[in-house]
Amino acid sequence: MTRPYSRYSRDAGALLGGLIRAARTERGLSAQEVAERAGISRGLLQRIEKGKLTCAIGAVFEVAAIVGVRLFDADEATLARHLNQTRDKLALLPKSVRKKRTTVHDDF
Amino acid sequence: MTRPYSRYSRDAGALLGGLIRAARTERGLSAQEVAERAGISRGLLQRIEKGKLTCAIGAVFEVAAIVGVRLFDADEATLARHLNQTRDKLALLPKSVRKKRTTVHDDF
DNA sequence: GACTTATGGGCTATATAAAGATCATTTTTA
DNA sequence: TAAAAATGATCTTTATATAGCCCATAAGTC
Repeated sequence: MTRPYSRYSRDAGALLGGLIRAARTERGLSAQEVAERAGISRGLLQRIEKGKLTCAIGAVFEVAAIVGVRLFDADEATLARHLNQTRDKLALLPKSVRKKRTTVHDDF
Repeated sequence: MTRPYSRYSRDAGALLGGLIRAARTERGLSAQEVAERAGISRGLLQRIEKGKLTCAIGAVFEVAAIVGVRLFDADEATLARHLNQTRDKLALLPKSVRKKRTTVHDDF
């Protein structure tokens, strides 16, 4: 996707990257160390901390978990619970979205 | 990165994808429609909603914003504020992380 | 039930993200 | 201040994510 990103996405990426870098330095972890633990290259970690939006979300999640930045403000157990709730909710929603026909029957 | 993801990342991805799909169907938006608005392919949207961790984080952010799933539980203004706070914080942190030498001076 | 449309999955070509190395610079410690 | 180490940046190669098709099926609507 070569596309202009919205301001929201750009800010969200920059914020997440900044939080990660702040958490990493606060914990005294070098970039090399975190990258190795996450199983990614140091270059990719650099791009993540810069908030580049082309990084794979899985790599970002891994790094965030390692340095202690919690997505959704939730730990593993809470995350799993929300996941189940969402699955239940999805089961109740229509499986296909269909726009209601705008018939002439509406206007009387 | 061909690498086993942690449970935390897998759950976070699945949860985010599920939230996106739930929000999309609740708002009566078809996959085609959301994909077009986000400037991505329908196939990529499918993978995002499945929680695949190889998707670009920017694409996920765009879609989340369109269907109304807020990352960090914050709107654009709040996000920008947090972003500035994080930048300020980073300015105060050491620019380089260095493990303190475990010298013989310690053990006396 | 017939019709329409959204969705799921597979395919190929292409763009590009990521790895891995190198080098210069900055930063911290002794 | 000297030395060591972390960081920033660039380059090349390789792996792969994505777009853009396709078709089959499921799921709504009339």
